[in-house]
Amino acid sequence: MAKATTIQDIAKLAGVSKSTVSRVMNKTTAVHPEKAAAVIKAAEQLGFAPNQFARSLASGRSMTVGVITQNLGSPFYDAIAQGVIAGLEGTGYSPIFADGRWDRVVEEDSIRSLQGRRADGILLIGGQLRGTDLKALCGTLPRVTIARHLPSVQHCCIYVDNVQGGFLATQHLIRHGHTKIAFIGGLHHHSDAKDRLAGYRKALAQANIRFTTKLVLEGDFSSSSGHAAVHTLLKSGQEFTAIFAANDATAYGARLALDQHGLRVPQDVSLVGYDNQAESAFMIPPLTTMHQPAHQMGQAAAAAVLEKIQGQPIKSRVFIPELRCRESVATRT
Amino acid sequence: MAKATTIQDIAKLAGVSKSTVSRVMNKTTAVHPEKAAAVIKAAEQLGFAPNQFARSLASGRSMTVGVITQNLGSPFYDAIAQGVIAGLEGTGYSPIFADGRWDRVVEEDSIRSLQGRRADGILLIGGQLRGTDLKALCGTLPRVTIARHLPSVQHCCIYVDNVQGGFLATQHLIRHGHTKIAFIGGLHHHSDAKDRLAGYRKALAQANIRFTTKLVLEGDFSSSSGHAAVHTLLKSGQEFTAIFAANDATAYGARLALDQHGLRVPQDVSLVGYDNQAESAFMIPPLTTMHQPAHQMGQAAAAAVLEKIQGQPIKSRVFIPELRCRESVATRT
DNA sequence: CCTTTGCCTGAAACCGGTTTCAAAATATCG
DNA sequence: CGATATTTTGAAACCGGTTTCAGGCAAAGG
Repeated sequence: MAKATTIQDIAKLAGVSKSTVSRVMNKTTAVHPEKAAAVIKAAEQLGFAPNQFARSLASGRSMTVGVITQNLGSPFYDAIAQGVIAGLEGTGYSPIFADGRWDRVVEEDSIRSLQGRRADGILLIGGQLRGTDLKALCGTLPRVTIARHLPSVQHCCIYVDNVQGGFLATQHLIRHGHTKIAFIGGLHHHSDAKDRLAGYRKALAQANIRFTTKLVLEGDFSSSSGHAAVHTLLKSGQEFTAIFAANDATAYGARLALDQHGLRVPQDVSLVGYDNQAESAFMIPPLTTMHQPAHQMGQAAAAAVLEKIQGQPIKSRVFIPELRCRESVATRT
Repeated sequence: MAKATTIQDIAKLAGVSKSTVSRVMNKTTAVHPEKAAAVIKAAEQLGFAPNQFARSLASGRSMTVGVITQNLGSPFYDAIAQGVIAGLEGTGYSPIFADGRWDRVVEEDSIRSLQGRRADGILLIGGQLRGTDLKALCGTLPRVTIARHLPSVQHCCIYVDNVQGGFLATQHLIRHGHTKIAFIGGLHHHSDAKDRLAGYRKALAQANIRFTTKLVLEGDFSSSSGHAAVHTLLKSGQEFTAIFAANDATAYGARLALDQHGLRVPQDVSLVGYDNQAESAFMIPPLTTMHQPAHQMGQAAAAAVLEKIQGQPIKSRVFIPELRCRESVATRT
């Protein structure tokens, strides 16, 4: 940076004080039109771009919102992040990202760093910290959590009902005549995975199908874990006619393993995923899956945090996932 | 913001002046170990997070690097962005993102906004602006371009050799006995797509295979364009035994269309993609594709811009994509 | 023992804006 | 027309750090 023009330079050129220049720039107080015009002309002439740091330091507002992401790279979370970016566009606020890596310590550091940058609000996409930790860490800083449900009061959460999602997916299979439905879950400490499993059990119970842990496999949301789970399942000799995978990536892995064992989808085994990631519509066969409005959620969260920054009270919001029927489910005859 | 703890609070608690606190935090001058310890203890006790704005205003450095992304949501560019984040981690610099949306005007606005935030350097992931435009816009601001090759001197570019990538992919098919190889490209004004096509032609020429435009289909890097391209190709009656798709998403669409027409991969048609996105290893059959070290490139770019910020001269760097052989290519007998 | 050198340290200026405050200029009113 | 109310305006304080500068103090040198 050579020598940026400052408010002082403009003041001198326009023959007014810097207070007046500031007032013209921010329209905070009326100034004599003639002087205002002179200021504006001077500003243009000098190509003035206000120093955001000085401005933020003085005003206390940074015009940024901190976004804590976890493992970017998963389609669901990526779509949320994009929604956030879209939701902030044109509002004057810029997002500033920090990664939490699903690690409590890293997450705490990231939040601190965001506070150092004096973010006006914080958006947490997923995360590990408990509601109380967050409250201690952020104090009154406006914050909203996405894709996670924290019971803590006056904390806004934008999330999807994973129990309902698991329920709908399983119900869909049951309605197609399946009763021996395997579930390939996610990390067992991950609440999304637990909720989807709960939904699965709920659907089973409602249809009077006995639940057995032998049909529940542990995964980690990766394709290879889905692949391995199907191997395990087949080796166990447990009968099944359908699989509900906790996410699409897992379903891809499962699909490949089935193929390698000579099992056809959907003729021999029906398959349902979760996430509706872009590739799913082009799998062979196109994968039936639960759609989550991730982009929408990101936008809603951005809007919510902005409202909260402006002092308006906001409420949590829950989205319901929708079934996208494609060709990986067949009726059991 | 209630009342963040400042350097002054620490000074008072530790019984020193704020200058000393600043010196301890930045290690700019030796301080009596005893006092330093007191400062550090006080800082921890109060949960001190230095105000980046004040710091930047005073020092002139913002400790941020601006990252201009284009369409986030494509796996290649996402991986680059992640690499950038990873590369910046622990350096004290934070990334601040702005979207250019592959639009020259938006991109220019984004760069300006980043300048207002006094980014110390700029990272451009893809983009539309010409080298001269950039120079005019950024002046001496350190900048490096990723995934794009600009001839402009003293501008650093981190990119992959798409011509070579297209060549290797096509050569792989030729070596398996294919001579009628279709190419499904990307947007024709997109240099990556053009380069891959050039590589395809180069491989054909080297093997003395006549090039025909009838085997070149236009796509837009989306799965549905791959799907449509195969329909078009089949309807045209043009014979072919292999397809090289300009990216994996396109290959997925092509694969589905082939399946819908009763053509088997790889027995009837061999298929090669480009990107090696995570899902490709789990396609049916697992997709042979060109791997691009996107994450590495992001990290390299982050390191490069940091070096440039520190005044060190840096050079452009070109990566060579690697073939990942899987099961979507069969030998033509 | 007194001076010189070098290491620490606090006071104060500074970065570039915003905002408070009171004075100055103008308008309103009896 | 003088007095009071209202609008403009500049000076100065402030935001929270960094950095310069000069003084204090202890160790080293003569």
